[in-house]
Amino acid sequence: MTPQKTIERISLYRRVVSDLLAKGKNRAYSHEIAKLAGVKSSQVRHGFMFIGTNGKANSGYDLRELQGRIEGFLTADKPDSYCIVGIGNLGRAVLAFFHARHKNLEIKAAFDKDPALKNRVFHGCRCYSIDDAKEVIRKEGISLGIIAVPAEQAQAVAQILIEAGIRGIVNFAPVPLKLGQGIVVENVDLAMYLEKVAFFTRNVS
Amino acid sequence: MTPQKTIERISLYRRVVSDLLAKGKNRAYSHEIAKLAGVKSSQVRHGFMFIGTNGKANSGYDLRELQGRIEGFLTADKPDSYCIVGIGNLGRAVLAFFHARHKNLEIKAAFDKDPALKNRVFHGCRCYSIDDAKEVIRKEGISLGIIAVPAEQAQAVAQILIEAGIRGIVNFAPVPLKLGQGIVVENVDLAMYLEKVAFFTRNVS
DNA sequence: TAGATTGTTAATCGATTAACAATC
DNA sequence: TAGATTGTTAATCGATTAACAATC
Repeated sequence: MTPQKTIERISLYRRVVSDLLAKGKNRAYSHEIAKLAGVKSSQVRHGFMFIGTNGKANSGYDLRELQGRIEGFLTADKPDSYCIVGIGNLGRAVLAFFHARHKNLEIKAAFDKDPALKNRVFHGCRCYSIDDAKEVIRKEGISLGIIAVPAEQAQAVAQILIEAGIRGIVNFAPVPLKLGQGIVVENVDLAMYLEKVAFFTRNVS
Repeated sequence: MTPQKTIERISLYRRVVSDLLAKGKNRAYSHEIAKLAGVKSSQVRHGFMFIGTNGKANSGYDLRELQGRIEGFLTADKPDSYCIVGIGNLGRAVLAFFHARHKNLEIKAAFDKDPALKNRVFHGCRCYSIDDAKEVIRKEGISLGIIAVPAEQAQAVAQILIEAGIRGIVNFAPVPLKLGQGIVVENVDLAMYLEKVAFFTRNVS
């Protein structure tokens, strides 16, 4: 299986590569990319090897080819679609963050249990009742979900999404979800990150 | 140095432990806690060993003692203070998320370059001009910062914070920051998480 | 005592870094 | 050619898991 870290880095290299292209560069050495991405150059070379790009000794990597390979590796033929559950502050922030920014990733539907939000549009994304999740998810061809509800409701919401056919979840609620095999989950616990930085700032010279 | 992962887990155990206490339990086995935290029981025992808690063979861990140890380990004597730069959607979401929720962590000041936001209060947190950062940070005794500005501005903002005395940064902008030694940084790249889940959902059986 | 769980050490696993011959 | 960078292998490092004697 593909190592998690590799994907994270390749996502990073994508940005670095398109920044360099935007600056009019056509080629770059692994150590240049490494510097911009904040990793070691051996990491970069490993990563590029992993996705099957070849550089040339002493003249580096063709950035345009690199970009193509990274896209091909990271993204599907047709854009992946997310839905999001919970249109509180966090949900809206995520929507705002993504709105019209990512070609290959789309948030196609929002769900909330508050009836007042039904049919309202947030950052280009329509809000539906959570009761209609199954229908909307099927109709829109959505395969991925974002959970942005309070901790107590997260597990139940995950269950609803999975029953509706969702196979991958980004969970912003600060609880570890217990899900069956074959479901991909990424837990993003904002409070934990702040705690962690506080801890290391105190405890590291 | 303390392993990063250990801190993440201990932060998780804290929640599990207080959930169990809330349910009226006084003791728990490592495997019970492991199940709730979604890890192996050997991980839990390692973690508890690490923070110096002792259980009793065959009767598990005293939850109240555990809670005390975890707090003592994770939190400082006086609450750590954060400031946040960028009061757009993301910044507001973070503020809303934290407002009045975390005893030992406080967001004491917000900064933005938009003069219209000056002196407005968001979720209990006053917004200042970024030009006053140095003064406010010193006066409020803030040692940590959250960056929630667009990618292009993140590096410059980080520099300002560090000059003002900040020693730890949680960076939500999708760029790796280049900072001097001794500064703690945690990069939280929301777009990357969504990409990662999309990738693994496609590529894992 | 018998059975189960703890504390801790050893074994495994994976990821990072170093090294270097091949290549430009 | 000489010097630098690549692709790839080997060495290192750290984190996870397994194992088991000691303990309750």
